Amino acid sequence: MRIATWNVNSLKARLERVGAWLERAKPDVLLMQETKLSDADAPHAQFATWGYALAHHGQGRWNGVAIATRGPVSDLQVNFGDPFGKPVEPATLTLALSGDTQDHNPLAEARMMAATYQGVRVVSIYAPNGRVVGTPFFAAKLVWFARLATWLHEHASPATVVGGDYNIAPADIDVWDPAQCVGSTHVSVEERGAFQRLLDSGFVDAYRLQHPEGGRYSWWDYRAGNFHKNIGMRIDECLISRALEPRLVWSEIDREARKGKPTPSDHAPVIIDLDEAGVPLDAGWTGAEERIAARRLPKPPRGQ
DNA sequence: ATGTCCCAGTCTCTGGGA
Repeated sequence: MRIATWNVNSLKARLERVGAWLERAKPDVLLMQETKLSDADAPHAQFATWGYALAHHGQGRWNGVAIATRGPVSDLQVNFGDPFGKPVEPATLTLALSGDTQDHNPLAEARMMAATYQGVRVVSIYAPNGRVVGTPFFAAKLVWFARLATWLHEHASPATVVGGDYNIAPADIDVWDPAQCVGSTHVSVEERGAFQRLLDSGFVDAYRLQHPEGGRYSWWDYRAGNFHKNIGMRIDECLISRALEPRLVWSEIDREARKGKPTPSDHAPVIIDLDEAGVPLDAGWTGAEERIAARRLPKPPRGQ
């Protein structure tokens, strides 16, 4: 089973690129973030023509998450199961907000959707950005991660994949220049602690498990030619529950999707391949090289 | 390089967010 996560930075603006990518990468599940659509505007019919069912949780202009699958899903859940539109603070959490940021509450935003597809619980998350360390927005980001951790603890399923834009670079090798990132969000001790707590609760960073090397990123600022200079960060991750770890056979970040025209998202998709449940890892495969070659994505057509 | 892209509303420009 191929599962991918991609912050598309507007599904409306990216529709053509997403369709081309589904055709090229052929995932069974695509977790999307920043669709920036209302549920009424979600392109269900377009996805159907591509052979995918679309589940969408949006709020309009900002945020928005979605899950596209090759077949029907069950047990859809959004917003950590908390009422959406009229958010209720979990009793165990407090959110210190003040001044003109009182209205800012990421737990009231469309940032989480879960579904079960062929026995795998898949979760699409879009973590808050945090803006500046020490601000109420940063505090709210940590609160949001605490809610995610609580939800995962309470909804533990042996086969769970949590993919999305975490807005956290887990380690220094996940940023182009750690020295230039000191004091910024995405790399702080607090954020990395939140990420580590997720791992400690029973998850593995799938891409990192397959690729120990640094210098591989999932996001590059649109400005200043940063992509072509590889000035980026690995902030999109696919966490898999430990029970799924033996089934992980391949993972990649598809930089090709960050290139060309029409305008790409500023994020690249992160892909994982899980072998089929109950099938021994090497069944049906002649060897590691062939296995990797078979999974490698074809080059996109010119222009993309 | 505070350099781009995307959105909605004030609507062919501006401001907010990333």
